[in-house]
Parts: sequence; structure tokens; C-alpha cells
Amino acid sequence: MASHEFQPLQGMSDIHAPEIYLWRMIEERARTLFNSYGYEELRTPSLEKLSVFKRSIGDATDVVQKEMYAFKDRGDRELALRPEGTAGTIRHLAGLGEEGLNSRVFYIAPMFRCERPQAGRKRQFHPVGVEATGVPNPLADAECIALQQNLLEAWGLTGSTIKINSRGTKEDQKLIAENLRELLEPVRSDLCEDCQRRMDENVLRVIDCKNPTCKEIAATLPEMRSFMTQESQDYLNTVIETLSEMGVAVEYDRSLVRGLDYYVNTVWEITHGALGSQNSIAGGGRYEIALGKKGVPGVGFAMGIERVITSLEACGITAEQFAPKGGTWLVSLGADALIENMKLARELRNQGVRCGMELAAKSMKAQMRKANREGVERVIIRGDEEIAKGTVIVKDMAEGSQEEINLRDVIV
RNA sequence: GUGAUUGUAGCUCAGUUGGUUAGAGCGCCUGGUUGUGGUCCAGGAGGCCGCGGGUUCAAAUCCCGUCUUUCACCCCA
Repeated sequence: MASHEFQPLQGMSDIHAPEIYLWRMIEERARTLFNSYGYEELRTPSLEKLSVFKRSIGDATDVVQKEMYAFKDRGDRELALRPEGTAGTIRHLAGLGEEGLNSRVFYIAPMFRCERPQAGRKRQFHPVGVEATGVPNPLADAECIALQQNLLEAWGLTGSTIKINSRGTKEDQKLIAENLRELLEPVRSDLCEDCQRRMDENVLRVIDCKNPTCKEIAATLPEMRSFMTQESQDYLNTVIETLSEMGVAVEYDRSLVRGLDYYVNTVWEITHGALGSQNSIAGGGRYEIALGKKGVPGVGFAMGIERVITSLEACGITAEQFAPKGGTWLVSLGADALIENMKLARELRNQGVRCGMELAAKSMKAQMRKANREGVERVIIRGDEEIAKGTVIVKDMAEGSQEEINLRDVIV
């Protein structure tokens, strides 16, 4: 492990057993649930034209400006590894014409961001996300959040909180920004350095600054929604009320903003206490993404599998619980038995039995030790005697008992 | 990008103020009489002490660089 010759790149990891079984559980249950909601799986390329991300995520966002793996290929084309899933998904859907403007798709795929790794942040990370396109409808937003709630339940994850807010329409956002700047200007020098910068670049972010002084100042500001049109306020209220009807608990959070440019109206976030500084396991929201001539309206979310796993582990859910166990181990005594067991293993495996055997000539003791470590339920022992008689010895590993039976009785 | 932090056997870690052949536990392998696991006992294999420079008679130990780990800021999943 010390030699970096065998290490993956910084912030990237090999996902192997037993952890992989937790990944598979998460992915399988997500696919099943998405299917029940009528979502189709979509796999877009990991590499896209840089412009796909610039236009949808926002040219000025940190994600685009300093976090993307962007480069020119041999043909001098500007490309980037996807830093998130929505842009590529919408690129695909927009290309479908009318049909794409009313679709439901999900993805489970690696994304890349060249940042300094830290708890809950890898350079290659794996969100599971959904996108539902269609004209803005608060019921669609509510259903999307309800789906997410179902997903958490399916995984067995408890102790998370769903926070919700609205950023209003694009027009509202302009008004909000203007008003906030005006209100903040007199106290500009009291804000932290970052927030003074944010005032010019992205005022909304001042609202969710962690700095105590900024927090105090933010608390004195009117809620964002007070600058929105009545229609926008009603939209948010309908989402919250619908969720309440459906029995999904959400928490209105006036300081929730989220960073990507494409968000309009509803935005939400799911946090979990086990996570540390990067405490959000999921983010979502309604968006309006301009690609080509038309804007694609939709709603969606992304949940980081790495962060979900950290949260699950805090709930006492481990990968070992999902590791395959049981099955049969074949012990061979002598060269003939080895070949005979190769044939028997094949038949058992064809029947779906998890079946293993040592392929090299090893002592019986070594073979039994291996069987024990594999955690199999039974061991089948064969030597020259048994082959001559057409029998096998079957040993129950938990009981320690064994009996000799006919070979043909092994294969049901 | 900024600021800390880590790096010694497969894994978790010891390694004293620089000083002989670098240790432990777990794991692994082989045995404990003919073909029987999990417990026990005995033995064994396995280390460019992250990498590259430097200081020194002497470096795992001190200095510099580099890569990596972990954590925080920024930002986000």
C-alpha cells in the first residue's frame, strides 16, 4: 500500500469486496424503486463538450471555473469529464424533441471534480440521480422529494433531514439579488472576506454563510421569499403542503440556497449528522436549463453514494450483511477426485449453487480450512474410495456431522 | 487553490535522546502420524521503514523536496 505504484489517483478509490456489496445493495434497490415510479435508466458519456456544462451549470460557478477536469483532446476540442449528471441528461433529452420535454430518467454513474479530497468528498464520486422534465408543477417537485424519501427508507437509512426552500423564478432571483445587495451594502465591512466577494459574484450565498457574524446579519434580512411574486410563494407552499399530505416530513429552511445557476423555485437538500463538514447526502431542485434555442424545465436530485454509505454505517448497516454466503465447498483427495469435482462443481453451479473448490492439490486440512473461511454451509468430500463407489461424503459445517450418500442424490 | 495532518509486514500499530541482524497482535502458510474446518500448541514465510535528495562515522528516527492519507476552508454529491 505504501508504494504509490499500486495506488489509484488522488481522491479516487478502488471499490472492492466487501464494501462492494453495500454499493450493489444501494444500486439494486434504487433501480427497483425508480422502476416503480416509471423512471428509465439513462447512461450518458462521462466525457462531454465543455460547453454543455458551461451553459447549464453556469459559467461563473465554482464547479465550472475551478473544479472540472477540462482539457483539449488531440483534435483541439474543448472537453470535460462530467462534474454532475443533470447537464448531460438534459443534453440528451433536449435532443429528443417533444418527447424529451416530458421524460423521467435516472442515472447511477461516476462524476469527476478536481478538488482537494476530504471527508465525504472524492475526486471521482458516484451519485444516483433522477431528472423529470415537464412544465413546472409543484406536484412534480413534491413527488420527486417523496421518491427520495422512499429511497432512504429502501436503503434503511434513518436520521436524515430534508430541508426545503425556494429561490423563486429567474425574475424573482434578480429582484432578490438587488434587494439583498441594497440591504447588505451598509454592513458590507462587517461581513467575512468571502461574503464581501460573494456580494458581487453571488449574493444569495451570503445567506448560507457559516461565519457567525454573517449568520447574525443574515438573520436580520427578510426571508428570500418575501421578495418573490405571490405565484412563486404559492408554488413553494403547494410543494410543502403536498408533502405534508403525503406524510413526508420536510423542514422549511430560509437560508438554503444551493449553488448551481440553473435552479429556479424549489430547492432542497438532505443532511445527515454522521457526515462531518460535507453534511449533505443529497441535493435537488427545480431547474430551467437553456440548451440550444429552448429552455428545458425539469426537476431532479442527486444523492452521493459515498455519503449515503457513511450515513448507513452510522446506522449500523454494514457491507458484510449483504455479502454472499452459504453454498458448498468441494474437497478433493487425489488427482482423480480433482477432475471429478470440477465436473460436479459445474453441475452444481448450473443449478445456481454457490460452489467453490481448491484447484491445486492441497492437504485435506488446508482445503477444510479454506471451506471454513468461505463460510459455506456444507462440504462435499471425495477421494478414490468414494469415486469407486459412486458416493460422496457430505458434511454439515455448522453441525459438524457428516454422512455418505450417492453422488446422484447431490444433484437434485 | 489555502491551512493543518499522515505514511514502518496483507491489516492495526510499537520502535525510547539518531547507534548492532526493524518488532508485536491479527491474518497467511506448514505441522501436531494414515482422508476432516472453526479452539489450542509448535514452527515458518513476508518489510526499497512512501519516494528522491541532504546532514552524519552512523538515519525508520534530523533537514529539504515530492507523492499520498486524513481533516478544515472554498464549493458541492
